[in-house]
Amino acid sequence: LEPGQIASLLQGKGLRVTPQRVAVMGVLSRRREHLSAEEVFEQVRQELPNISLATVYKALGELRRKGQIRALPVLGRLRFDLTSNPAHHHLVCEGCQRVVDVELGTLRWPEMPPEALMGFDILSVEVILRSICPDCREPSTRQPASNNLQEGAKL
Amino acid sequence: LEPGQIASLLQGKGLRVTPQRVAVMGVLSRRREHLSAEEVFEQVRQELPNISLATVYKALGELRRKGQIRALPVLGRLRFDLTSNPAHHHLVCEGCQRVVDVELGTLRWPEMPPEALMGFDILSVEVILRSICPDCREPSTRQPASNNLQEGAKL
DNA sequence: ATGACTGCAAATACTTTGCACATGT
DNA sequence: ACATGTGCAAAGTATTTGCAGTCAT
Repeated sequence: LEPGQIASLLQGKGLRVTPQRVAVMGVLSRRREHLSAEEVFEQVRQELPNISLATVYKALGELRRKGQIRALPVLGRLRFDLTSNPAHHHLVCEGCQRVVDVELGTLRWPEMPPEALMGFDILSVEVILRSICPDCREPSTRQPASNNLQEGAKL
Repeated sequence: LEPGQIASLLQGKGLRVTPQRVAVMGVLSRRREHLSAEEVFEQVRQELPNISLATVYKALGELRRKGQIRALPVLGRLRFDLTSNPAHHHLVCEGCQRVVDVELGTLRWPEMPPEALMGFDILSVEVILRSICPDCREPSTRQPASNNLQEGAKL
């Protein structure tokens, strides 16, 4: 997204166009994965060295409330992406908590009874496939995969 | 679940059968919704007044690692349920963060390419429908719904 | 001009950990 | 017996808040 487009989005939502917010949106639009607040902070910092983490949190919160971004809780922390980004889903291992992104193509709902949605407007569908990865399936054979959370693995 | 059944499950997983763990499993088996650690603690406390929150966390962690329960991050906190419970899904409002449980019937995937799953065994599918609820759709008209997180709504 | 926004630091919420003691097998 | 599990208190990590000063409109 271009700064200009971002500015329009912000104004359209009645938010002031500050360099901090433009930078946050910019970072999210350039990265395809969901970023944690800390990661957004690190990225934004490169263009705005003085920005504070609290400001990033405030910007993310404001943007989420206005429907521009989504907050997805993964592994005890929130990860963000643009509402407009192409959908992708998460395969998470209940054993080692490893998270893998998966493209499941266009998900269509076999039968999603509108009355069950209680008048909510669906913005996006996040699918979390809870699973056991090959490494964790055989506890005896289990090898410390490089990016696994080991033993003292967090809840 | 009966204490006896729980004991078998624990033993089958090589875990010691302690009153604390039995109680935690018992609580989860009696409640259909996902409970937060704090909620599990409050419940278990009624039978075991001396149990500590840390023990509940440890039990939940152990049980999750053994595949008996699932941990689902919702609104910045983990919520737990038995792996064996019937699936239900979450409709969450991105405006006020209200969460509503929805029964979408048996969800079938149009095409879930096995190769995309990288050898993971799927335990369950958690679907989060991100949406805007009727109350938040019209910001001007927005009324403080009883169980909404308002204004200073958490991220 | 003025209300919205930022940055800082301090506060809060949730979860994890270290360790001495207790308990299940 | 002895590894495992418990309870307590203390430490972490992630996120939020209060407030004085700053900036977008």
